[in-house]
Amino acid sequence: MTSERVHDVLRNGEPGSSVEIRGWLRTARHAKGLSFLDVSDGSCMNGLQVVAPPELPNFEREVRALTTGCAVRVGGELVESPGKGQRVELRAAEIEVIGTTGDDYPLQKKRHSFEFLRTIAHLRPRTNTIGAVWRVRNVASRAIHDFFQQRGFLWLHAPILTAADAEGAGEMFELADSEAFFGRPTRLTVSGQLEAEIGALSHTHVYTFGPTFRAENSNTSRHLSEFWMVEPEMAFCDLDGDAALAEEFLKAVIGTVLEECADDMAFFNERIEKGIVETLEHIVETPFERMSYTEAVAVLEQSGQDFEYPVRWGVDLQSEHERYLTEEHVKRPLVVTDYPAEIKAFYMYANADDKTVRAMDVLVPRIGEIIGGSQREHRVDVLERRMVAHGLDAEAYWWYLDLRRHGGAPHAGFGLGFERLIQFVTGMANIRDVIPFPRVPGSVEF
RNA sequence: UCCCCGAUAGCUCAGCUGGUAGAGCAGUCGGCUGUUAACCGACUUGUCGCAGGUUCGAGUCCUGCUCGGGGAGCCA
Repeated sequence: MTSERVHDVLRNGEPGSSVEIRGWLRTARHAKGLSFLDVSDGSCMNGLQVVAPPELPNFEREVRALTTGCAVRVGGELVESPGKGQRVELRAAEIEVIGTTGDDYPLQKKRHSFEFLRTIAHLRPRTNTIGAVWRVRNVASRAIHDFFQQRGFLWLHAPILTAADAEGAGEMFELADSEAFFGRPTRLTVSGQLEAEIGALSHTHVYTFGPTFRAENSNTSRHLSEFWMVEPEMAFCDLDGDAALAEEFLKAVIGTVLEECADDMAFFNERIEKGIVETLEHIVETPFERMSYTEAVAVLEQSGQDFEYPVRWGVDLQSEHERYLTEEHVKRPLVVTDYPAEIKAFYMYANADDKTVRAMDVLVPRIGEIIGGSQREHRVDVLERRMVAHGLDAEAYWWYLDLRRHGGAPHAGFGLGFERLIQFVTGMANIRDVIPFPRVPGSVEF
């Protein structure tokens, strides 16, 4: 008999059939002549209830000693459950104790603080919440690949080691002794965008999906030193096409998670963020709002709100401004476009007004900026001027300029912080709890 | 990096205007033929984050440090 997964048994298991499962105990409830074991194998939110009768040869010696966290193999007959809370349960004919726990097993049945769970990151995926986060991450990852693959985008594996200097995207981690090895200073990538542009100008539609790194000393609930980024890049595309893709993309991924992770999402809806499912359904159904930066500033100036940082044309929008716009003003995701050139990166396409660039930020309630993108500057002369204005060494970007000299074409793309998306979808408050092994300043234990 | 808050049992926390440490859960033992964060009884558990200071006396007040959290900046 081969073991089945709890998820399949709970959903498709026929009463009367023989079943064997392996997993870990969420709880063990022992009565005099009967033990109830809640066995979970990570395949779904719920565990399978195992009923252990006293006839088991190891009932007194081993089964009654089982506690939360033990690993077991259970074989027996699946029966309709007379108790409430589950359709079927497994009446054990055989229980093998595969792994016991010390009496210092830190996970208890009651809820733990997420701060504590971070100190036991090797055990926290066995909890309801973190277990559900991992499954949502998995489904969202697949939904992202599906979305792009179905549209003919090529998955481009951008390098992690790069000689490129910071593109205004924050501090970079530099490799020790890299100069001796590579002949020049080498760092961990902050973005695969420049490489994605290369891909777009040969394969038309590409995307990256991989880890990126920031050495910035950021200590917030929305920043990680290592995080996963999704960066589509499209040739023959302008900012409008870019914004349209971003909207379609977010709706597709969120829709897939709602559909395929219904149990997990119900848990988040009940325990983590009340109303999150309704909010997400609303987002999938309604068009995103669009607004230029200039319009956004006007809205903020006329809002009558008492902002900590005053708004005027030319300054970057602060968190409080972004949140007002998306949470109070339009009450749904908002795409802000055409920012002042001075506050945006050198590679963004300059508008005819000579003041703004074709940049966009997608703002969502509670998180703020979840996507940042732009149409790229493909005119060599304009790009060179912008690089000089940003104090960049054009020599170091020779290939980036060369790309435009040979078959250059308008192109656009965006970057999505994958963990921010997971945060948004699950309602989890801290980004450190939506990545399996968070790296933040001062912390790389696991 | 800046501002604010916090650190007491394995976990979640209480501990008043300074007077010598407590609850629930977990764990161990016992009880209970159907439990659902099971329930009932008993037992065990502490350098009160670290280092100084004030005081007859500090978990409590003060200073510094460490770690954690919230917010800000930077950004995704």
